[in-house]
Amino acid sequence: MSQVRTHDACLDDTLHPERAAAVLATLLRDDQYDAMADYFRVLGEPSRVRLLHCLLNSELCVCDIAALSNLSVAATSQHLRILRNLNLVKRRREGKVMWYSLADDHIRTLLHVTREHLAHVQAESISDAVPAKG
Amino acid sequence: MSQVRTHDACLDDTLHPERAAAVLATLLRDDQYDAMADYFRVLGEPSRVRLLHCLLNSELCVCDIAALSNLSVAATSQHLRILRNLNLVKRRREGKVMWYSLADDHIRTLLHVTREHLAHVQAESISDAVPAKG
DNA sequence: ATAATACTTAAGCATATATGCAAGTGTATA
DNA sequence: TATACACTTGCATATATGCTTAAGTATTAT
Repeated sequence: MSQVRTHDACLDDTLHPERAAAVLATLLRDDQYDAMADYFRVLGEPSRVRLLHCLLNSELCVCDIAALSNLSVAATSQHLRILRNLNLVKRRREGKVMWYSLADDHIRTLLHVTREHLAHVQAESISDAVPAKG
Repeated sequence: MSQVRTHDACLDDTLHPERAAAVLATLLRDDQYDAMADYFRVLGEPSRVRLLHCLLNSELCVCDIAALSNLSVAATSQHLRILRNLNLVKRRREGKVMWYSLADDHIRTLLHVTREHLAHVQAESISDAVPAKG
């Protein structure tokens, strides 16, 4: 019971308590938002998006992913570990080679929806819209 | 022509050049991966996910969003600016009050797909799976 | 005009994280 | 066993980012 939100102090600071109370009733637990954010944050890295995109239709080894992603093998391996930990990719060993592939279809959907959205809003304000990056 | 990838040097380092070449042909431009990552990175923050979730079915003012998100008004405003810059939320003024709402349905789909994925893979390794977070 | 309200922005600090390098692990080969 | 290969992990560092405080803007009320 880390969070019993039915009518808490947080409503005391609202301008429109009734509307806020209605929303409050629909909120999830903090740990659920954390989990969703973890998921998105892992995708919030150009290298990892590209890496996942490489795996959309092919099982690949670390060495090839690294080459296709313009990353060192070490960096690639670390990205893959992060993706594996979130169950986004899986791997199997074949001799000395590790073959990586997407764990399920959710990631495909996610990438698809995202591309749709971006195509929709066009480049517009994207380039200078974001906190920064490099 | 920052990136003409039809058959570049990157294939020289692959273990499986044919497979890698096939994947290479399907890749997007770097700026497209950057844009997708920008999008995900903005969602990769528990506060912002919660904030967006507040707006799923209601138009809300900054003050109410702040209260519902356990954030200061200043912090909330900064998050909203970031979301606005990516066209995820929009706002309208009504006297002194700014009413915020979701800009379109993509974000609903995204949150939905994400919750489905998380429900699917359960908590399992989520908790200790991620780079860390506070 | 002055003050109050609702929000926005700027600067600064503390934390988080991506990458390179170097060392380590597991598997196959000589 | 010794060596090579494919990959993984630990560490250091530079960069990025969320939050706080304080100052600034827009709108309404007095």
